[in-house]
Amino acid sequence: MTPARTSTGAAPTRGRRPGRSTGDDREVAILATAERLLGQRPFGDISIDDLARGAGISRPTFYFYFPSKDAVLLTLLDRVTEEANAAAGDVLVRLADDPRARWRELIARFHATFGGHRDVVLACAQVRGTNAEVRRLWAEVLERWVRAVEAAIEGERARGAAPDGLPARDLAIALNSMNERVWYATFAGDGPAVAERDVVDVLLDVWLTAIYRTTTPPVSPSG
Amino acid sequence: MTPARTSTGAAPTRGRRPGRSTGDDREVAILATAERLLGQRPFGDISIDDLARGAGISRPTFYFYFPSKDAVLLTLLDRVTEEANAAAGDVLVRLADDPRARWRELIARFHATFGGHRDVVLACAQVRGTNAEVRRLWAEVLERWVRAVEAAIEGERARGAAPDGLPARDLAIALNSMNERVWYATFAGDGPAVAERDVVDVLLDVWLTAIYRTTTPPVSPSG
DNA sequence: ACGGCAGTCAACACCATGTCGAGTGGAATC
DNA sequence: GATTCCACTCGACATGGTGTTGACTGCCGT
Repeated sequence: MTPARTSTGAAPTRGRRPGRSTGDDREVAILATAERLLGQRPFGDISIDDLARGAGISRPTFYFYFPSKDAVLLTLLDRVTEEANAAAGDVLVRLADDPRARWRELIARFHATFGGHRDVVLACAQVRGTNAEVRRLWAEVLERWVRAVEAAIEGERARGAAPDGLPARDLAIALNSMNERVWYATFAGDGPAVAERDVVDVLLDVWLTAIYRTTTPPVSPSG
Repeated sequence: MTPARTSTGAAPTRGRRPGRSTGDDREVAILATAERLLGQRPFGDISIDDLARGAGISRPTFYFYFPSKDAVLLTLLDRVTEEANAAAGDVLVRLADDPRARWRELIARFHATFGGHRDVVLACAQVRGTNAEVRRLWAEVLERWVRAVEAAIEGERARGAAPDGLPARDLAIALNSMNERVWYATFAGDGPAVAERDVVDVLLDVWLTAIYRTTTPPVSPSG
């Protein structure tokens, strides 16, 4: 019957039937092939046939596991954003202890996560233009990070460490957007880009000045 | 023989034979059709046949005028970036007179230009991932703007209005990247975005704090 | 009257995507 | 031990977009 539509989670057009099955390794093989090939050529130059053959199956069989090429990428993206979320964790909870160090830690961890999967991230950025599903997922995770940063900024203002100014949400959007685009340019290596070893400190500097108007924000409320 | 390869300028894969010809209006018709259709659906959903029929010609004839769909978009992008360059003009030459006003003017003019051609800009951002030619052109114009901003920052530092800090080029890249991504989100309207009427002031605020560490930079060298 | 060239298109070759329907083999059920 | 069921597989096909070929038209200069 209609295969590959039931999906594991809430997303409608991704994955395969849930539960155990002998074909689990095939699914993994497809994902592995995709990630491997993304290291060699752009996503658009990888055909479904390439993914299928790489996984040792025929093209029609590919469709048993994924509804489309984009769905494979989406699964890959899911992993990366989950890893990023885990890496970011609760770095911002004890912000007041050492704001500069905490913000830097946050940016550095994202940098490490994305840098470790640059092929996937780059491919997603490309596909985002044409694929609504990828766009939606990315918007979702971005919204989450924006909210976290927004809350942190408001916290800093509440304790008097950061001055009032732009609406915290607008500022959070601007800063997150900057990071996204700067990382993209750095990893893609086309056009004007910040050197990879400098990028964390460059971003950090803009974040700190935009939030605190200084690169050495004050520590703890009454210390 | 091989048509559509000589091009007007330096670019190798764009445009048609130079010189006068009765088919000039056809070329214009294709461009007009493209811009019109981009207002209705994404670039990927527009086929060469759509462009050809919209211009009143057959699909093979389209290839007499443009070597590909992307080349049409590239020509459209050329126009927009030229307009942006003209609009930006020499806003930064008398920066010291009223830095805040000048920077705002610069950002506002770009905003107006891009906003006036958002369909084209959005389409280019999408295609940039898959088309090296678009990527190259965009990198080129971005590099130009980065250099202008870099020089302006160095000027402000020289006159003592802005403190030292990040390398001016890195800062210029970061700020320009932020603008690009924030505008994209604002115009595309997907994901977290700044409201269109606020976006200039939000960007301005980050620019000023990053460059001057204050939103009210000092005027002219000696009072 | 004629050669050449801008301009035009029907027909074709190609390639990637997605679908259909007919299998196959192993585990659970009778 | 036969049977049924289902996860899983793929050959063959339909579709739709891209880019090319080769032949045709009409104008313009000689």
